[in-house]
Amino acid sequence: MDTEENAYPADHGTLEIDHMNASKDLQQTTTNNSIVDVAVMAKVSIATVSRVLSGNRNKHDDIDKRVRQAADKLHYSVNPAAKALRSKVSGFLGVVAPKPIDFSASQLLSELEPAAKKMGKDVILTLATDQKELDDKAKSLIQRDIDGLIAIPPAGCQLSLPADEPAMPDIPAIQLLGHNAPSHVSWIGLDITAAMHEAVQQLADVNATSIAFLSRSLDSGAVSDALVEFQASDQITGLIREPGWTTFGPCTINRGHDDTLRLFSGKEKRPNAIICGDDQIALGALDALKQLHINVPDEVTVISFGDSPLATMTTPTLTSIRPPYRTMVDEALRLLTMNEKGTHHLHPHTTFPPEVISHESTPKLMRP
Amino acid sequence: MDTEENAYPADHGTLEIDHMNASKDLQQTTTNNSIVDVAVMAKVSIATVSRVLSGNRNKHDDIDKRVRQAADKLHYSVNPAAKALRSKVSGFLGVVAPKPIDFSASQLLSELEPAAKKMGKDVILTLATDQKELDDKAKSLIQRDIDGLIAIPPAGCQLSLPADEPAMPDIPAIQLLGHNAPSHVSWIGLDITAAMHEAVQQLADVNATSIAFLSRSLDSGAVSDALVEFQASDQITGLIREPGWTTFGPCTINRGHDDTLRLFSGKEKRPNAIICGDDQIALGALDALKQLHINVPDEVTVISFGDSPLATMTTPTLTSIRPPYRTMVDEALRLLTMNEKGTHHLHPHTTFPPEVISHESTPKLMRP
DNA sequence: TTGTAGGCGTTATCAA
DNA sequence: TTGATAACGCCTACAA
Repeated sequence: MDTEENAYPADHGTLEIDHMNASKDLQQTTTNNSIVDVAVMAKVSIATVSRVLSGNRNKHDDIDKRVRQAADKLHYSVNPAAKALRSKVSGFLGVVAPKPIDFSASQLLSELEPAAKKMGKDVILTLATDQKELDDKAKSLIQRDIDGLIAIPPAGCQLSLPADEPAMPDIPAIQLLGHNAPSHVSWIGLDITAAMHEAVQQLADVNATSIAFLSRSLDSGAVSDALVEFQASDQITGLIREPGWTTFGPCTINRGHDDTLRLFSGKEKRPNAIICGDDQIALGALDALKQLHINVPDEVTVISFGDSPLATMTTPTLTSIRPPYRTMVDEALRLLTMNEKGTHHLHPHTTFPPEVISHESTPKLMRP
Repeated sequence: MDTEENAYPADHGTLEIDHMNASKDLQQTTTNNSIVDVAVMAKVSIATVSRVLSGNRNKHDDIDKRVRQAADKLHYSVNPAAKALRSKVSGFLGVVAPKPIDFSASQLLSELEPAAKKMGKDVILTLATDQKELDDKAKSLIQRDIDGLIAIPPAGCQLSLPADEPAMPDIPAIQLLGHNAPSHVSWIGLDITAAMHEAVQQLADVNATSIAFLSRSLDSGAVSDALVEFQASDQITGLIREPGWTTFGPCTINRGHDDTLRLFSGKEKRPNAIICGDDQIALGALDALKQLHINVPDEVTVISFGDSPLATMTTPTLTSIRPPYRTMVDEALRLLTMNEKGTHHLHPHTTFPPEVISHESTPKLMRP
């Protein structure tokens, strides 16, 4: 066995090559071809094959052609394990996402996976429901062999890698979304203040004059940011707010329905615009307004946060504010590759303003 | 015992090893430890380390202890690439999921990821929107290095590996959900007939007498299966159906709303039970019934397919029928490992009956 | 039971 | 440029 194996790469007599080729042909044209087979068939060294196929040789001459043809004919593709072992680059991007995968995470993954593949990275997915799991999965991914880590934290969690654990290979890591991140972790998030500003501005633009806010419950820092901006907004736009018009509660249809009913059943002053902290709240609100025979958007304008699939399934469809998922992912990958090469060990915290997805629940805005 | 922390290696043993170790020590105590370092510290051979750590040596003696302690102290973890290269088992499970990830896929992934990890497999996730992408991603995953493939096809697609492409390493592959799969591909799906039967039976159990069906649109085979069972159901239960009570259309809130309104606005015969093809349709139906002041479940019972998060957010909450995700995933993984070792090259098509998740839209059933 | 040593398939290093 | 050859870190016969 030894003799046969050893004779493999060493000999380069033409006869020997033909022999090898023939035997290969007989044994298994099918699977399990390695770089050696390609080299033999293309009559070059394995080094050359490696260079051609990994793009370290950009010449379209005969050699190039022979190698590619051979690789093609043999259905050869590099062994990722061997490549990773030798080159110290695994080709993997570790991702932690919330379990179950929510709409935001789904959107991010939808952008992330193709973009990563375009960089030659495959995505290893792990799921976490709470802070502990998030920490565990992150650590375990890093122990793994990944080239970078992206964490989309579950609600209320954040990616907090042990600050300077000397044991862990330091791998570029980024938190995507969530509210704030430790200062030693890179973060790409949504600019909540800008988002709220955008919402208020949008309503002001369509001549809303009084405004209610059905907020999420006040347990997250993100919400308080939003609230602060909401409170400040009247100074800019002159919109009327009433204390009773800002409510807090769960992100459910019922809650939106009930709050809205209460808000509009009294015959006193009513808002003519509603900002909902969540599409489900908005759904309930639309329901209630329909029940009260209040027209949207003619009598009341509704805008919400999330742009979930629900937004296009209501009557009227729901104008909604959404994070710029594509941009955020692009930026994350850019950061990752930057830190991969240079030891550019800063940890920027970047937030992006949201996009407004206009639908029927706000009047068409005529832009000059 | 060993109080010298920095100069960890004792100076006994093979010279060569000590040399390597010394240089290592100077360069970096921190990261990048290999099996050799552990071996040195534990004063055993690398083979022994390998055996202890990979579970091929189950003795809790001194050696075992030394090895584990050393590994622990050095924060050693095996290099997956090297392990994969040598052992021909990558430790990866390839998954193709629909893009964007829908609720079903999310549920499946939530079950799949932990279960896979428990088997020592990490999940490589890819996304596909259509048949072509599904094929591409599947092929590319197989080219990769995975130990098994699980495809959750996008709507209307199926996993169709090239029947006997000689070029591809044959890797156990399974389609999860979707409607039907090619006979040369293993499939684990939902028993639609049983699901519909379950729905009808459920309604009959709570004394429904007449029944409407707001079906999905009739473009998928799954729907026609459901329809056939629905048509047949009256012979079993004696439930009244009317031709006009079965409608087809998109899975939207509006559609459910409109159809229900139409169904109940005429003063003639009305059904007292509705089966909805989808939770969103059901949501619309509940809406319409509320608008008509028809009580659910007292006057009309509603049941739907999907058990999405929406189901718990409505008033009343929605009784819904869901695939047994856990079971399906377990079975998939079982199949995968079976085919991994033995060349048990059969391709079973297995379907499971659904679970009924009872909520408020159906009356409580008193079981004796 | 333990240690020795030979690959696994690539890429990186050097000579030619 | 190309080719021969040495790692990469681990597993696993095989020998002791």
